[in-house]
Amino acid sequence: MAESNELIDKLREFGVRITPQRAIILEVIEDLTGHLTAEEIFAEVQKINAYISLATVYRTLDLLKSMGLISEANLGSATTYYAVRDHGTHHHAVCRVCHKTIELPHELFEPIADALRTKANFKADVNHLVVFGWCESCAPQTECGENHLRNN
Amino acid sequence: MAESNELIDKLREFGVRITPQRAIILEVIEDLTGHLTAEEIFAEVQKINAYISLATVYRTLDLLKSMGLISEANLGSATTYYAVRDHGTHHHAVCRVCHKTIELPHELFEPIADALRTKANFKADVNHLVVFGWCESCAPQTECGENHLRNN
DNA sequence: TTATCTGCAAACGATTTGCGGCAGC
DNA sequence: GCTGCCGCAAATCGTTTGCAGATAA
Repeated sequence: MAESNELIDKLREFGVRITPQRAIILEVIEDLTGHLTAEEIFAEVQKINAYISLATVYRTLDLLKSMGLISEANLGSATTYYAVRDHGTHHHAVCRVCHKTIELPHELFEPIADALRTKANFKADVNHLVVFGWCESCAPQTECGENHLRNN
Repeated sequence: MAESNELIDKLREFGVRITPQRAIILEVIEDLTGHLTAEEIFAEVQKINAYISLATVYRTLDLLKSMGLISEANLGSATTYYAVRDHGTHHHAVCRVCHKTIELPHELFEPIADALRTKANFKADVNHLVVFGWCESCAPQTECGENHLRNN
């Protein structure tokens, strides 16, 4: 397997060990386009080597997270989604009802990121923002969020 | 106990039963100022009546959620936070490292909500937005999100 | 009366952890 | 060879659910 992708170089910089497991996980993660859950990454990894455990996937994701190489997002459900940080900026509008997600242009968020940086001294993770709400087909007819009782 | 707060009236409109348990939970929820977890609401409820179960709290929160009376937010951790919808608009910047949350002025988000409404036909839940990032004291010195290895 | 609600305890899904053995460096 | 890493299985945490009895309407 290619032992020299971008992420692996970053790991070297951090001085952590490059194990075959990590190499495979990194390979998978670098190829992923959208947002994947740990389980999805695990499934992908297992196609390459079935003897890698889910715990290792979680530990590697934690590692990458603490190095800032990937970002995570809670898109409303219990599950956490992961994405490589420099695979472009992707923001989301997530529907509270059907969980459909809409990708949003980056420019929308620049004023907010600026304001946060200058006024609150807060470095927004502009690679991964989430806005909850209601999509076109799930939007209630009445005042926003007033009549959702049907889905019980 | 006061059987006539705002939320109870709303429940009546929806035709669901007003049980003592619900009355107590609603009372607690109406008084809460910030964001509470189900457990915190449960603890508060137990001070009034120790025989109300956590499951009932969750079921009531679900009910209120589906009626749009409360909103929920995942502030990065596994836990879900709840807030009454018309206790003003409160947005958050949440630090990925220390989980400190900063309250944000509403005006910042109006352009985004507008753009979402007009361009994507998406009704943003402007009562409860979350931006992840790094706060002043946890911000890495290097490029955003580059050097976080210490907290392992 | 009767459909809805409750408490209990067990189930659940995602994630974490303790531990003995293994293997990069 | 030392230290950090792995796989396994059990533990944890927040949340949901099945069921049988209770109760608001």
